[in-house]
Amino acid sequence: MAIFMALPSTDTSRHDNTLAVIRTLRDRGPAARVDLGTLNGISSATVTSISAELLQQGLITERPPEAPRPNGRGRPKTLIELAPDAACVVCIKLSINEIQLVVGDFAGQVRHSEHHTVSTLMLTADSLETLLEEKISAVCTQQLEGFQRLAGICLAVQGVVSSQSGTVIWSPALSFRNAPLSARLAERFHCDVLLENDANCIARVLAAQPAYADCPNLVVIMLGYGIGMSVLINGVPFLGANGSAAEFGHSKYQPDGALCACGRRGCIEAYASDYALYRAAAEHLELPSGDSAHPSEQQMQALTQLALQGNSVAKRIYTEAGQALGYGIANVLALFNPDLVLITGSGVRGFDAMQTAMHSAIDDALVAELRGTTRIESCAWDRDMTCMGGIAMTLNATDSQTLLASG
Amino acid sequence: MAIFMALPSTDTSRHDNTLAVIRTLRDRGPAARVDLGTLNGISSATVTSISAELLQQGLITERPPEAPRPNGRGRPKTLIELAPDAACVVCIKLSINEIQLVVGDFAGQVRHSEHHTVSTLMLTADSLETLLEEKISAVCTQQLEGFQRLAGICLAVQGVVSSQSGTVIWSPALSFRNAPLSARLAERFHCDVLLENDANCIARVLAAQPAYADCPNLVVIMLGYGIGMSVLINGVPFLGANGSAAEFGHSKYQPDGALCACGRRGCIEAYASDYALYRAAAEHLELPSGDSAHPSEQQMQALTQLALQGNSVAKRIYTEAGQALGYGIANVLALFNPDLVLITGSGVRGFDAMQTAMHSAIDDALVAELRGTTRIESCAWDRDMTCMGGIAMTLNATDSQTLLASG
DNA sequence: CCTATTTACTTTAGGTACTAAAATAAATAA
DNA sequence: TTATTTATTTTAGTACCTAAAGTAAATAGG
Repeated sequence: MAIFMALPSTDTSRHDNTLAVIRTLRDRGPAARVDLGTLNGISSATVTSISAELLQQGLITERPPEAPRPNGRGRPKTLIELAPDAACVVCIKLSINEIQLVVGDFAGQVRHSEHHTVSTLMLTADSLETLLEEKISAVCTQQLEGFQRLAGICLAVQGVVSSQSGTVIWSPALSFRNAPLSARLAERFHCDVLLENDANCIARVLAAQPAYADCPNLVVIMLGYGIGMSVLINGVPFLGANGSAAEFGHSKYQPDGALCACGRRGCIEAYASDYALYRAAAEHLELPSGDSAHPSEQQMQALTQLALQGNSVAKRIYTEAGQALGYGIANVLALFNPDLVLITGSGVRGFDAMQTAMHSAIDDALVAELRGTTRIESCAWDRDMTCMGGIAMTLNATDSQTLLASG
Repeated sequence: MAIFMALPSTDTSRHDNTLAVIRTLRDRGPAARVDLGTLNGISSATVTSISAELLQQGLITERPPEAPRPNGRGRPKTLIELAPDAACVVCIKLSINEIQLVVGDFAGQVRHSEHHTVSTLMLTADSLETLLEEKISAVCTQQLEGFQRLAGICLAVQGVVSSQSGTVIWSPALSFRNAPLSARLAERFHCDVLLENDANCIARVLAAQPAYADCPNLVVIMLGYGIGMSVLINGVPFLGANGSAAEFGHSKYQPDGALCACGRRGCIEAYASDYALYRAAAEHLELPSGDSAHPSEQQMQALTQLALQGNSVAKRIYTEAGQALGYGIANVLALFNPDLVLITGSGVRGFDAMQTAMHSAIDDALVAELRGTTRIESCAWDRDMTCMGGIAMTLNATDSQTLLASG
């Protein structure tokens, strides 16, 4: 299978156009050649040529013409679509005490999903790698029937990750640091392994929604046990020099303020994350029993209920959280000037209780000229979104190789 | 001069390669065809073809072979270089009470520079436009002899500008807001008018220096009367949605802190800018008389001297400024994770007095994992750098049209 | 039912741009 | 003077892409 003639073709336009066609089909579903041409700014003659190749490689299929609705006059469009089984990807979301595995097909659709409860904080780097290998192997033997190949694996991890080197630098779900997780899996499964920050995965899904199509500069803030952020600049996640950009949760609200899980004081996370809210509340309120350092969804909902029902202590706690969040967002507006800030994550459950204080903090912090025209919105949270984003990103990253492999 | 045949050539590679050659010649000076090929990843046959066109258009010239040092064996290289007079650009720096005009040639060299003292805060938008027209006209009649064309004009302005719309949204040098300055000049002088933030111009110059060549993600903080910032992401200035990104000076140090020129409280600028330092000092110290709301270089140097000589009040003021700056930089590190933060501007004169407090504030604010490997350095300040950067940016932006015009 | 019209897709002809290799040019080393 | 080395130019061939012409497959209307 060795490739001998690595021809130094300088003209990448065919390759680029082919990828554009594949991505258009994935993003928008079945389409006719003419439309693919218009959408991508190439002639339909070129699309004919590209689709002939893809058809021959088995990466797309022609959809049989539908009997009803041959839309108007003229020769009806022949729709082409991605062959779902041409390849698949596996995305693993790693969060505190839970691992989720999702299988997606070449068309980007979810084929299988499973959750496992695992004490992630007890794992060593080695035992985590072994665990991941096992789970992926299991999923592969059960679910990969019929797929031509496993194109890639995505690890969506909370915390600071370096995608280039495949290293988890620091994650709240893990008790160890600087673990190069990608390499072993790549070798074991002979495919690309993408390491992604979970917030970037979510942002990718949200940015693809039509409602946010006009926001190339999008900031997504994830409230939850901790606080994460993703910044899309012209639609692509901003990573910074080592992948530790967009650490909103540890930007500062108050020098010498509340203690944060990171060990420093005054971080936004130390006011507005689940653990911070619960910690502040547990001192003064009757709340469900449980691990108050890692409050459960149930515990958090009880606290949120109190605030929304008018309990003054709970209200004060959420007001202070909203204020910290607002000042933090003000810095994000001053520094990134995005089109839109979306607030999501499991912590949006308490957003209504924080919103007023948040907005007045932003107004206190910034004059209109600096605040700009940025919209600030919250957005419902679904725990499957992370893996959907991971699948989309992985398919995108591996299309080029799928193309080669099917050549 | 109407262009009839807007040929829909889809292949932009010739155009791109031609621009790459021009830019290489501008950045690195005279070069041989072989080297231009290697540097840009194209074959020397292609460079031959491109340079033949450019030669014919008068945009480059062949440098006569030098008698000494024909370096070794083989046919000697024939160097080609940009024809300096093929075009010129004018850059105008607009700062408080001063306007600087600089003329640069096609090769990027400064040909002429002049300063004017103007009470900028007294101007209306209209009188500023008239003034700029006059000054540019004068410079054109005096200095533009021999140039084939005026390719572009750059307005380098302190404050928030929207480059796309050519509008100065807010500048500390001007008492009016939302002024569309580009349009009138573009019409009057029949050329592109770039509106740029002054910090972006500086950053462009610094990023081109070999010492910082390995820092594609570069943050430049400009200390002075106010505090500005420029963020280069992969070498290109980050603008945000309306051009008001990177407003570091108005990011927050302390909620409800010191009063800032913007009208809000707690901005970094309200602690570490010239006016803030002088304001804090004037309450307790004997300082040279003058407008203490707009301290002169002389006044600031007197204050800096006191701090460096050990005056405890002055030292305390610079310590607090350093701390504010440090917390602000910590947020920049958390959010942008750059390779390097460079601190410059006229305010670097006081950097030594702030440095210690700044570094300990950063260490207090961020754990090592989040601080990353970012270097933080200061860098000498030269008031001509802004216009040099403006000239470089303008030439880059107008090359494409110069190419067309000389076709 | 047949023909004109409309729209989609395919084929053909022609152009642009690139590269590798061959040819040419201009120097030094021996 | 000749061989060698390096730079530039020319030549030949390839890979794209597009416009335009040709073909296919439907509807609309006599």
